[in-house]
Amino acid sequence: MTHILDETDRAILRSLQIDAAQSVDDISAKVHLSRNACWRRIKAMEQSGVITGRVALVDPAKVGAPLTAMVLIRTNAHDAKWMAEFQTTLRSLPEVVGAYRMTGDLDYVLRVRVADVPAYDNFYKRLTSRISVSDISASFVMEEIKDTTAVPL
Amino acid sequence: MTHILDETDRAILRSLQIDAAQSVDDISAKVHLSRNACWRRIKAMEQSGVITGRVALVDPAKVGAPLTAMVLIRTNAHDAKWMAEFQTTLRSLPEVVGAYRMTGDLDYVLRVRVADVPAYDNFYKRLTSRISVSDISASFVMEEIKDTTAVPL
DNA sequence: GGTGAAAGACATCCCAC
DNA sequence: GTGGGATGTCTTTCACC
Repeated sequence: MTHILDETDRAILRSLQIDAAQSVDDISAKVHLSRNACWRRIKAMEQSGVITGRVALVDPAKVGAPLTAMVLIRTNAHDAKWMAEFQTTLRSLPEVVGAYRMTGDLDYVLRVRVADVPAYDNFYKRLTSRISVSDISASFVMEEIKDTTAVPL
Repeated sequence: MTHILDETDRAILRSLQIDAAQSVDDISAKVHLSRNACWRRIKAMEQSGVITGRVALVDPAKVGAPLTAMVLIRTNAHDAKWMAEFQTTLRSLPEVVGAYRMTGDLDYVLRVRVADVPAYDNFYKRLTSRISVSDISASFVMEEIKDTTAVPL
């Protein structure tokens, strides 16, 4: 099922990860391929799931969510029921843009986008009222040095 | 400069954050607007920087970077020179997909994408050879419960 | 804000190699 | 697998209500 990618495929992906609005003509010129061969490779990678989609990126600061919090969570409930509830809760909260179950002494890390600190507090209350955690702490992002959707290739 | 967004603009953004490949016709139907008015709004939001770009999303597991590490860094060097070097280093390392300066007792958090644990170790060595940090610890993502580029609207 | 129309650019598919 | 050419769809810009 997994497509084997050659250097040309990777070049196409690198280009599309930076800008998905460019035409197939432009990409084919960059990777030294005909419009057609290039188009077929892109379609194949969409089909095989290498390319999962194309999305528009929105400036969080300009739509009222300039603050990002990293939330570190420890829990003592590790049963399946608790985990299912926890996951459902996280998926239903739009402020949560990332949620990861971790190795080590951290159990979960969340990335949360909110308007300001009071909005985070409001989110915090909604989260903790729906699920029980033994330890939760938040750090706020002061500066985004790097934040990219581009996977290293 | 900041565009004031009404509910229709937000509906357009919500749709484009999920799928940027759909035609203006489809979007205009969803938000109950003419093709033309819809197109003008999208262009205006691109112009004003609300929409920062359109990118293709690539499945990390299918291109050889299935492992994500969260790296927590503490430092005792807070001078401008060190910070500039640190930032340049992070930006030049493609494995680093996110780098954030934080509040609280964490100084920096990195999101790093690599092939496996040995690849992380290799990255770790390259990083620490180029910049000095007082404390660095990594946790690996076992499960991605949620990971979205969509800003809450 | 809406309509319609017209230009060109573009994606898409079929063919031959 | 590659490239060429035909076709229809979409974007983009116009003038106008």
